[in-house]
Amino acid sequence: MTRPSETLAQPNPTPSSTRARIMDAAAQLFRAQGYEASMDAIATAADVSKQTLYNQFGSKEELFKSIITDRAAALRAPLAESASHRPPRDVLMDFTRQYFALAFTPQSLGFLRTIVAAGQRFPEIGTDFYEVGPKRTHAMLSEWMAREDRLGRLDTGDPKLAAEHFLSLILGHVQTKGLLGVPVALTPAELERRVCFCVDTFMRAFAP
Amino acid sequence: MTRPSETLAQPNPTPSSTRARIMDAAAQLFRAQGYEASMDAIATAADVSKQTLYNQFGSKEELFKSIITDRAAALRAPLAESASHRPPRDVLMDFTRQYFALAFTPQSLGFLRTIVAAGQRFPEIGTDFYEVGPKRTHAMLSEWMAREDRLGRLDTGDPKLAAEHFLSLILGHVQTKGLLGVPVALTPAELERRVCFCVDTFMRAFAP
DNA sequence: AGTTCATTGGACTCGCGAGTCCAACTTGTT
DNA sequence: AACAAGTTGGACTCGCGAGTCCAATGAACT
Repeated sequence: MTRPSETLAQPNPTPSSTRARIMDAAAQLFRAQGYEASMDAIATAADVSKQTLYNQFGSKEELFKSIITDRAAALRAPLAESASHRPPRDVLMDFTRQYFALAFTPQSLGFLRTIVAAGQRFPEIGTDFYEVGPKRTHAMLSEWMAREDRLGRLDTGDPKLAAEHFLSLILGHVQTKGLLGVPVALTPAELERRVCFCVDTFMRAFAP
Repeated sequence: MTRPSETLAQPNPTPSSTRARIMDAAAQLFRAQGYEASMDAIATAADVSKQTLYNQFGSKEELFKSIITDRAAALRAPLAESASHRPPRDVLMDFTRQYFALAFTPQSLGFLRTIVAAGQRFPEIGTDFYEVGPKRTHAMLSEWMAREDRLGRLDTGDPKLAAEHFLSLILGHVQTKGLLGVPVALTPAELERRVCFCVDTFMRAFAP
């Protein structure tokens, strides 16, 4: 009855690029619509058949988790190498600039929002993300602060709390807005001003 | 065929307490399961028939919004009266304590989480909440800081940014954890220590 | 030429949840 | 007694989305 002679079945267009294409499309839809994005929509957006989708990822949940862990790794701050010989102020400035560039894109904020939302259904998504994301960043930063404390170049008193404070400082308000969907438009100049204000505040409180 | 002679129909158990009962039950379910909580479940939890539910609130969305605006009003910080004659440090300490008590209950955090999640579907829920919640609090706080600046009792340089900073400081890490569903267990002692640390940090940076 | 494998599209099952409908009931009012 | 208004439970419609099935197809390897 059906005459499927006109279908163009690409078999192995690129070995595993299929997977990547699906994940990209899905990430975009999840970001925009949350976990409610339908599998049909994802398949269409990825230009892939539903069946293929299910071949690659057994279920919607699995697909979602794959994306989360994938992107969370990308957010793991690339600041480990921040060189211990430079003055704390400079290190913090760089750190903050990098963090802003990384975390305050509409993509990252939408992504975080999706995680928060999905975490209500699948609690381990939220906690898993916390482990590989914020927790690691905090651990790195507070170790660095402890080191600087010992070197007498900072005087935090409590590196862990101080690290929390610094992270709160730079994330704070913008993150709240982003999560609530309030547009956050920052010109490069405003952004740089913000960076300075954050570091200044911190240094005024915790310089030796 | 059906013999509904054994139903106990309470007609006007209390004039409008029905509405309140529904909202309580719904708020609880929404908090726990997000917007996915089913209307059947809500009706059951409120010990009310589905029909009554729809009589009171025309639709699920309307019910949800009613709850949001209701609770958002409750969160509007009761700190307007913080007395302008007391030393800034004391005012901030009180403010922080109140804020912690108000915003860091599992209820409030779950509530915020629900808003963030639902905001993905109904953008105006997120932005509306921002208007009546965080924005007002920030406005109040930055006005107060501007006043104290003029009186020479603070030296923030930029009251608006400083107010953002202070709010970030007290919300920051705990809020992130809460939104991601990571348990936040703080003993009263730890909490008080946190309060002090926040205010200290701020004062060290912004005392004249 | 034949085998294997991933893919395709589309039809299909199945369950769930929003919203509606209705006949029976209860209470307060007239 | 009769009526109005609000309630109840349960059955019902309807649409949507997750996941399955299948016959047909094309590429790569042998």
